[in-house]
Amino acid sequence: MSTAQGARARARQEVTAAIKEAARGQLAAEGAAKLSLRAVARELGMVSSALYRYFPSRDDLLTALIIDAYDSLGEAAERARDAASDAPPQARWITVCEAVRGWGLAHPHEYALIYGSPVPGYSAPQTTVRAASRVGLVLIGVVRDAHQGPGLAPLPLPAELRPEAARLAADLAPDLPAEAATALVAAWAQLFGLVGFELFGQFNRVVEDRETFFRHAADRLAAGVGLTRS
Amino acid sequence: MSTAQGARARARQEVTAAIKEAARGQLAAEGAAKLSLRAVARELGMVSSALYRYFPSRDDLLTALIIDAYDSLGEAAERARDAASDAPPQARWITVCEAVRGWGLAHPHEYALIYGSPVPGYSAPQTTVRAASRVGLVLIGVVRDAHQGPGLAPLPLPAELRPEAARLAADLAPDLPAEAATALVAAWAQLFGLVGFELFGQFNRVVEDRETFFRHAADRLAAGVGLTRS
DNA sequence: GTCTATAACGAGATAGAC
DNA sequence: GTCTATCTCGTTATAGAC
Repeated sequence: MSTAQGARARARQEVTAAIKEAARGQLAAEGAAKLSLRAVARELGMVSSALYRYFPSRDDLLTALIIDAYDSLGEAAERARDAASDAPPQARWITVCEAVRGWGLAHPHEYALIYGSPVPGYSAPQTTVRAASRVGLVLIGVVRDAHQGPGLAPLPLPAELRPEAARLAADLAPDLPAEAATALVAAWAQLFGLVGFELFGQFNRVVEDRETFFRHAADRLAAGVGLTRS
Repeated sequence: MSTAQGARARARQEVTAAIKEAARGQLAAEGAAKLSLRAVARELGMVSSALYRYFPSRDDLLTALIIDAYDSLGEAAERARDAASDAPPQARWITVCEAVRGWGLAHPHEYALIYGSPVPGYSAPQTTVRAASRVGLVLIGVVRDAHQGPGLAPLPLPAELRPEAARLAADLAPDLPAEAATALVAAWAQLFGLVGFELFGQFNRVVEDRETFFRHAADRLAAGVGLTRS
């Protein structure tokens, strides 16, 4: 019966969500390396073997948490992009960067899961790629839109980098000039360098007014990808 | 007797070094979160309680590994700086950045220990600060030297950032203009963003020719801190 | 004094029989 | 799903060798 099946499916989804939430608690308390199906089961009052009906292995649970984290971050970035759809490209870029930072501050342990040290013995499957690329696609989109408007600042591209830059552009953004695509990948990594340093404590006793500092750094990143009128 | 004391001290140092080396092996195999004194002792054919003569607790062993890693990276950066002492500032900057990347590629697990996810339940004591700041001091030094030469490119400093920028400059490099100190801190974080993304797999299937890509990104970072004739 | 080894604690994980 | 026997862990107390 479709109602019974619907109810079953709903129940299954609720348990799945509860498992993931308990696992996220473990993530915060013990770290991804020590994530254990048994501890999750204990927290839920279940027996460990019951979890295997929802996640065939610890690694599959980890993968689900990783995809959820990437999707949550990606959504935050997309919402920021959409909320700033009327602003000039540079302001939209900064808004998206601030959304990434805001998400990281709100979810430090999930941030560590996806952008921190690799979990020993775990290797992410291809299934994570789609969710993982959402933030990057938002950043690409902001730059792409800017290229439809008035002239942007020119970017340098040394000869030795030309082959790699062409490859990057072809793979990521065929409609962007090679030098823009290259600068974008660098800015992408640098953005997460800023966020990671703040979240992982490297800014302790160094940067005080982190919000202002970050806004300015994001503005400089925007300039680095050419989002500035020439 | 001084010879006997010297021999004892030497033996103690050798055992200490062996413990740390075995612990570094654990770091690579299991990750910092699962570093276990017993496993280290087992690997060395010792009994776990004997380790307490050398490290009063597991956290102290972790701290020693962290300081060693920071010092090793710091030395690599200082060596690079000294080897390029005759080159122009921009080239010296790039050389130092490449040394940081090279060290990370050679010691990925120690890199993860110091720049990756925080170890749950562990909080680094003040003793680590000195070693942790060595790389940053090298970067500051390169920019400082450049400021003694001919005019550098001007850097922007919005009004809202001025108080924080003044604080940063006073703390880190009183002889540098506030905008240079601020740009330096941002470039420092961004440099490790680039290295971390490569080491932690974010560049997989994205950046192919990583050496060339990194050199160009480091060159852009140099421009971002003003290391370019105006 | 300096070290190593034995034994033990309390807490937690794990494997397998039932 | 439950129980139990057997592992791991960090850490401490203690005793004895050099």
